[in-house]
Amino acid sequence: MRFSIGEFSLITQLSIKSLRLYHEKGILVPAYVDDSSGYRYYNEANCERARSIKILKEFDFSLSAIKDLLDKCRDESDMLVQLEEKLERVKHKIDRYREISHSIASIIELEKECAMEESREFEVEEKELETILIAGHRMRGRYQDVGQGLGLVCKKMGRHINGKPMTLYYDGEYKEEDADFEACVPVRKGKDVDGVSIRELKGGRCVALIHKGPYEALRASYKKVFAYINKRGYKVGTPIREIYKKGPGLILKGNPKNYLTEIQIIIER
Amino acid sequence: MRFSIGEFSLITQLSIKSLRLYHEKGILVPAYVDDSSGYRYYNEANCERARSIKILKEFDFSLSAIKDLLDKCRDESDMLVQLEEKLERVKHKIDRYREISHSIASIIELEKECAMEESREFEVEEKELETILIAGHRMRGRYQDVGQGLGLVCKKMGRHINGKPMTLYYDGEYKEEDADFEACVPVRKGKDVDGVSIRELKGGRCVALIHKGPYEALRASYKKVFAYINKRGYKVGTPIREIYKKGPGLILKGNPKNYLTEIQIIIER
DNA sequence: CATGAGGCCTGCCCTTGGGGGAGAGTCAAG
DNA sequence: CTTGACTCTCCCCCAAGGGCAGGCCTCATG
Repeated sequence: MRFSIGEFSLITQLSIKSLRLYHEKGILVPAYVDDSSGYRYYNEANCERARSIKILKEFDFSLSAIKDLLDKCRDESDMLVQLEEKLERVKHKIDRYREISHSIASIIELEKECAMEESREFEVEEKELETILIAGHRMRGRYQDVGQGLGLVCKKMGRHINGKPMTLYYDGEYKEEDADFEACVPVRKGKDVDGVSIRELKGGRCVALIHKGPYEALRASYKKVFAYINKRGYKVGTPIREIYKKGPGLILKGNPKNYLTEIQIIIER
Repeated sequence: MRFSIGEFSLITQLSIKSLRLYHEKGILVPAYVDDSSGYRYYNEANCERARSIKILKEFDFSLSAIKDLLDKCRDESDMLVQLEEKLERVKHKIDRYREISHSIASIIELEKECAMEESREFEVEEKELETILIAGHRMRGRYQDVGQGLGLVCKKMGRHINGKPMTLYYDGEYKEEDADFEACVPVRKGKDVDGVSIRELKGGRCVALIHKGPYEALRASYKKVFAYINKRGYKVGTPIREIYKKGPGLILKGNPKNYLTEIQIIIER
């Protein structure tokens, strides 16, 4: 009943390297070590301890924790406290990975949705918009600052977000400095928090055009939309909407040439 | 627009050590490095890359994977495949940790149940047993081999197990060599597999005694039970049951002095 | 302009849980 | 006795940095 390290490795399914490490750390000391050759020999009791170590390793305990447990506990009931702590930590890990999984999945979904529209060429179209619930942050200043507003709104709304971010422009004209606009996201539900108000955004018939490319080139698309509207004699309703179907990604900034922005102008009849 | 490493560390919430490491690995190369002093200076573009790195790190990507992704992807859509792979791996981790959590939780529960009974002193008692579904592996040979049988049955039944393991003794007498017994566990459901059969175990009135201590000392408890039965003139029904309420733990072998084994003998009226 | 404080540099060792290999010694069977 | 398979120790390596020592660098203040 004396096993060499190789045999013991086969029995316990622990690598020789590991066994030597466990010996060095005092976690699993061979029953007998030959003084002259240094050969390690293991016995029956070692097998049991090895089994315990394997199980604790599968439970994701560190080697030092395993040593502590095995040295101090005569019985499983002695480990109750540590097991409960471990259980807590494992649950935290599960929660963390679930969040990661959720985030990655939503990025993938977003990307796949966009991929289908990316290859299309876009024309001005008319369609019906439904009334939706939005969370908005009204701002005054320069258009470029809308990014911060969107960040704020998205952060506050977290999991309730229910669509692509958008901007509402309340001015009927282009203003460089003192524009009046609102950073919004559609939400499922939520309540007002500092700076962010929840309300319904009325739907209706609109003229829409998906703009492909950097935001700097939006003017050309606006021109098309207004040309269309004027030709038909429609009346422009405010606020004008810009929906960021695909903008700078959540991870990478991406290539502005692939940005997709939908301009929507409600028309009053 | 030039940040020293300290400032950049505050901006990006990455430690200086990490930043130097990322520089060394080519993951995040400062915009400008002073030749004579070796001082690193970061710019706006570095901030963006740092943000991407942070997010990917939160997604549990390794640094080399992050380097790969950032070097090869101009856009989130380029990362789709890798993101999907990552999602799979994260889900596997969740599954694994869920299994761990389940195992630990059941050990804790088991231990807590036993803890309440451990301090009691036990007397022979009479009670009603309900009919239960069991998975059993009939064996012939020495009683000590029951351990292997229990191992087999538990492994085959896995998650369906619904109670403490037990042995059924079909002999009316003590047999050293050629005993007829069955290793069993209660199960919720399941179907016959090689060597393991599922069936109902009939309940009824029984005489029971919880034995505390090593299995070698079981005889004393059997003596008590039979004394009780004979005194009242009951008739012993087979099979006799031994329920291992607390035996060698799942992790540690534990102290046999604390083992709890319930002897149950159905009495026929 | 000098000086001192604080920031930054490189380099080295440490962590966890081993893997890989070199070079030397050992064991057991033919 | 030899030979091939085992085993020993020692050293370097991985990820993703943390901590510290000793020495420069920068910048604001006197």
